[in-house]
Amino acid sequence: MIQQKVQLLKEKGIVVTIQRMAVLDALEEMAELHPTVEDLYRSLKGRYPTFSLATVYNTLEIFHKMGLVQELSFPKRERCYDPNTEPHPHFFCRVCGRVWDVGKTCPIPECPVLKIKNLGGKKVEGIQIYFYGVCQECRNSK
Amino acid sequence: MIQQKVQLLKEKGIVVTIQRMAVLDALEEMAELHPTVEDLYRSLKGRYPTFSLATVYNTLEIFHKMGLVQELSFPKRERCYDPNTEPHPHFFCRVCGRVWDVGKTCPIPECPVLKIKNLGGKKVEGIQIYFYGVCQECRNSK
DNA sequence: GTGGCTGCAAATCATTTGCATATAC
DNA sequence: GTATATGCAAATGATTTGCAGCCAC
Repeated sequence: MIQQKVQLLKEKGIVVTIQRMAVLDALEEMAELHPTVEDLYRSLKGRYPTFSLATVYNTLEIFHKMGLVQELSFPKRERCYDPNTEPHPHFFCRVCGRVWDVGKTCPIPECPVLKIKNLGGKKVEGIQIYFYGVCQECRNSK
Repeated sequence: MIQQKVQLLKEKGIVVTIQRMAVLDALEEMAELHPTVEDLYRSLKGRYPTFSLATVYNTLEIFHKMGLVQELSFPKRERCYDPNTEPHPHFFCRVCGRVWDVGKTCPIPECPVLKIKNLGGKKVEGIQIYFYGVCQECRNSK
C-alpha cells in the first residue's frame, strides 16, 4: 500500500517525499472529517515533531493542483480538504462547523450540472455544490 | 426609491441608518461585479470619507443574516456578495478572479437540488453551486 | 550534482473585536 | 431616554513568503 502511494505520486509527476506520503496517510484517515490544514498539521506534528505547517500548506496546494484532493471553502471557516475527488455535494453546519458528504446517506436528485465542462466559452475545471444549514444534532441540542 | 429601501430594511427588522442605505446603493450599483468588502469600502469611502471598514463588515453580516444578500466564498480569494438572493450558480475564474452569474447568458440544465430544504434531518438554509475554471478572456490572452 | 523540497520565522492579508461616541426610534 | 450602530485602532487568525539547509532523483 505504500507502493501504491508512491505510484500515485509518480503518476501525477509529484516528487515523492516522506512528508507527502504522510499527508496522504493523514488525509485518508481523516477523510470523513474533511480535515482543515490545522487538523492535518496537529495529527502530523504528533507523529513527526518537526513537521512544518508550511509544508502542509505546500503539499495540499500541489495535491489540489494535481487533482488528488478537492478543496472546500466556506464563509467564516478555514478551508478544508476532501481526498475523494469524485464531484459530490457537501453540507456545512453553521452551528458546529462540521462538513458532510451529501449523496450517500441522504440521496438527492441527479445533478446534471456536475457533468458540465464548458459554460459559453468558460472552461470548467471543477464544480462544488454546497448546502448550508443546521445539522440534526445541533437542531436537537438547542 | 429611497422610500423603497427604507421600507425594505424596516420589513426585515433592520434599524435604518445612512450607512446601511449607502451599502444597499453600492451593492446595487456593483451587483454585476459581485463586490468584495474592499470593493464596497473603496466606493463608499469615496463618497463618505469617514465610512468605516468595520461598518461594511457589520452591515453585510446583518444583510446576509436577514436574507438581503448572498455570501460567496472561494479558496484564495476574499469573500464577495450578490444582492440577487435568488439561488443561482456562479462561475469563478482562477486567473482573473472575476465572478459571474451562471444561467442567464449561458443556460444550464435545471438544478432540482436548488429546491432542497432538508437532507435527512439536516435543515438546509442556503445552497451554492460554484463552477471553477478559466474564463474565455483569460484563455485567449495566454 | 542540482533542482526541488522542507522547516522555521517573519510578513501579509482578511476579518473580528473593544470601546467611547453618536444616532435611530 | 435607551438600545443599537458607528468609527477607529488594535488584535486575531489564516495563509503566504523568504531563505538557508536538506533530500530525491
